[in-house]
Amino acid sequence: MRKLDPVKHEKKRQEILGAAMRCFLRSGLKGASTAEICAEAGISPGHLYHYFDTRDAIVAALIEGRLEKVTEQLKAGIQGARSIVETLAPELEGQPGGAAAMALIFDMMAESKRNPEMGKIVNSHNRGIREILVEMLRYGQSRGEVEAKLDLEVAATTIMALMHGAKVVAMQNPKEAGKAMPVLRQLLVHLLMTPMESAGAEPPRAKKTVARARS
Amino acid sequence: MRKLDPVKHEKKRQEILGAAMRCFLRSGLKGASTAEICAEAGISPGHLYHYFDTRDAIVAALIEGRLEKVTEQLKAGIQGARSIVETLAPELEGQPGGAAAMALIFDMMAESKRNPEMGKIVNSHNRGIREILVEMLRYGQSRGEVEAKLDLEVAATTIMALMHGAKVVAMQNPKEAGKAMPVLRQLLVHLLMTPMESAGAEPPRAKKTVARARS
DNA sequence: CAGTTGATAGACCGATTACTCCAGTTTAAA
DNA sequence: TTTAAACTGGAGTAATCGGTCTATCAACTG
Repeated sequence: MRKLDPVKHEKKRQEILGAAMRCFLRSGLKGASTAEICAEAGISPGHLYHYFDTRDAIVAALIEGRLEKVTEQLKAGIQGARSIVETLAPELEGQPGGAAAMALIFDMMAESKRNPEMGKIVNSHNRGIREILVEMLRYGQSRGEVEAKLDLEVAATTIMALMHGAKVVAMQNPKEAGKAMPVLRQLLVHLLMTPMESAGAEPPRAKKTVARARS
Repeated sequence: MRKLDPVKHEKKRQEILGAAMRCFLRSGLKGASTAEICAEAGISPGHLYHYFDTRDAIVAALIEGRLEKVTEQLKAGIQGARSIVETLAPELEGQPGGAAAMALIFDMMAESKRNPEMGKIVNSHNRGIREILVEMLRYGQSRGEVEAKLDLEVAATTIMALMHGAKVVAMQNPKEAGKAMPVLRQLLVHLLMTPMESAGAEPPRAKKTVARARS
């Protein structure tokens, strides 16, 4: 008999995934066809299905891989000796891959809302990232870098919002976004160091509170 | 001879656009086929092309319409007597249409990076929205609601980042996002009322300014 | 070497794609 | 009423889609 080499198999798999990523970056998550992927990978159409059951399986593997990468980067950041702000600041800036990479991320997010299978993957990793952020914040509290009374869960969600928002403007208008980055960073600092009441403290739903800070 | 009725024609056009929007919400910007749109609109496939040259023309018209709507809403907000924070707060919350509407927005943003034609449309309207924000901020300065030294262009970009970020988390995790909303709102207040030097001036890197208002 | 099995290619499939063509109907000006 | 343009429906287009099938090749085992 003959035994298959799982290492080689996995290597080829990753090779195809790399080609697929290039195609998705170029043509979008729905725009890249299996034919395009095969051409980029230099394999025949039939051969593709020796490594992936369906086209969706490729997409799923790719999303999973990308999110794992982000998770690892954050984890590496938390272990480094840098402050939280320093760790998160790069995330506030543009994606390394540029606009195409961000466009692909938006494709993924949109897709995760329509394809339940990928929704599960994305949600799971989102939870993972938030947990890492919470851990990071907790560590920050122990160092006095983060306000002790801060609701870490809510803060983590807010930080994710800041990161995503930064990505959007970085994609749409890199020039202006560059200037806005330091401001976002200051907002992050403010968030970490200010005792905020996340909920409950807005019963004064005054409709007439128009003129506020007229000091 | 006979002349065509431009009013009736336009009405039917809008009708088809409405059907197309429902399809795009359901199946995504690339996922909805012309056949699906025709079925939803109750017309024959051939008939569709009496009103639109190509499928992309439908998408373009739809993007344009949606962005115009957002622009109008913001403009309406600025003319109302409410404060800036009150005007922008709804934008920080979820989209009325829910997750599907947000997913579609992400589709549009991603598409605008790949299709230059739509990139032009989206960029143009983004500029418009930022101008409205700047105008709003300037008015806020005249009322003392906004710090006088604030760089309005940069602030507007930052606000757009906050709004987009809020949309993302609202889509991915509506529950947590609801709790994070008041925090984002506080960040917005902080942004408007704090004299921020967008660049260069961040040497007061006070690391020990943790305890502030403990009242 | 023989035999088995993974690796690979490419023809091929029905379904679907955006889109076209044309014939029939309606409409209103001439 | 005549007539021609506008409206409408739906069959039909070539191309492409994701995916299957089979045949050949290559490599390892006995």
